Amino acid sequence: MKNYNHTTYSILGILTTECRTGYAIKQLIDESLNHFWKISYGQIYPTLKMIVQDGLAEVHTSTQKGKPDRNEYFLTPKGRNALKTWLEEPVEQIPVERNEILLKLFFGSYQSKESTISLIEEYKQKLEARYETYKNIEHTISTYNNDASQYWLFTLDYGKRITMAAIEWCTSTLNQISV
Amino acid sequence: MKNYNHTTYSILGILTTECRTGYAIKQLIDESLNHFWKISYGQIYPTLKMIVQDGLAEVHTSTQKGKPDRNEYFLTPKGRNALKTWLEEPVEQIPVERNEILLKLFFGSYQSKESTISLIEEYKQKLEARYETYKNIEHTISTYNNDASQYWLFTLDYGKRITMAAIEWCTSTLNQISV
DNA sequence: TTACGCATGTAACCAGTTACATGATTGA
DNA sequence: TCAATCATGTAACTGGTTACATGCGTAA
Repeated sequence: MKNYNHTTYSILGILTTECRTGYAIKQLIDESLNHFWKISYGQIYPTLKMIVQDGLAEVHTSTQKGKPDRNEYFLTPKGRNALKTWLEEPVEQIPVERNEILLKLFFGSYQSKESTISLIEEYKQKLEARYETYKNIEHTISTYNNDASQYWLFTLDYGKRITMAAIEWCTSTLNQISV
Repeated sequence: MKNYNHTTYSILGILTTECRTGYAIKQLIDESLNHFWKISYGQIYPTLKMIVQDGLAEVHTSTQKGKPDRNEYFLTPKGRNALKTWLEEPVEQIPVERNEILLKLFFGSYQSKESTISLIEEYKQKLEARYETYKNIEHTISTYNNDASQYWLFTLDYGKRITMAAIEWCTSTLNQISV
């Protein structure tokens, strides 16, 4: 079976939900996956086209008065199969996430202590804001209680834990530098 | 002043050390920054060319018998300045790191419990291996004790904390799923 | 009347990877 | 003799972003 990229699988996955149009896919990602996944229309529409060409989904186009054509996509058995196969494959390797603050810190001996400190402090503030956002989303999701919500909460828990660890690193590093 | 991308600044930063050739830059990154940064020759050589064109560095070429020309790069005051300015700028926004395992987990209700569990278990093993690697590198660096080594240890500490948080998330999630 | 939501799509661009080509020296 | 190290570089490709174009309905 052909291999697709993660973007394609993310779209296949979303097509198992009620989101059927390119527009709705974008919305779902921005609302519910945005802490670990994002995507632009520039990827969505060409990918949907390819998905249909490869027989992973079918389009049903409905013309609406005053609005552009609405293309609704439905997974075919082949599409479901491709998704399932990918879901069960182990994650290849953990990617190296490029981290701008670590890059700057790596060259820390080339700049003043003060600017290093304010760099980390600003970063910490951003992390704290992010943590609050996660808590809010978590709260919203926990009121849903459908089949999928448990898994959504797992992904949020991941985000919270990682963010908290980063915040703690900021605190610890600031202490060590100030001394 | 012109803005460059992070790849360019990483090279400018490395040129403050004794690494002066494209080859040596690649080596330093692979050895010391690889847990949060990586780069390929396909980026390095064209970027070095551009850096010289923009007057951020100068090349000194030495011909060696039997080996290809060795191009050594030296930062100009303009280059040092560009680096310093960037170092002191706050980090814009924390990027969304795409996370394959969270993507798969998000569609967890579409697959069997067993395959979700083995997915997380395999991921956890990879994280544990990574943690060990970090500990080893940390041990090596702490024997150096030069000006920069303190900052290198900070970046490693970050890697360790984040990895540990992810491992704990695996454990917690596995417990919740198995119930 | 202005902006937002619905809805589709493309072209140009930027970033990054992979594979390839070259070739002498040195140590196992 | 085989692999690794030093050393440079390019071309094709994949992935992703941004900016643009279109246009009606509706609510403020």
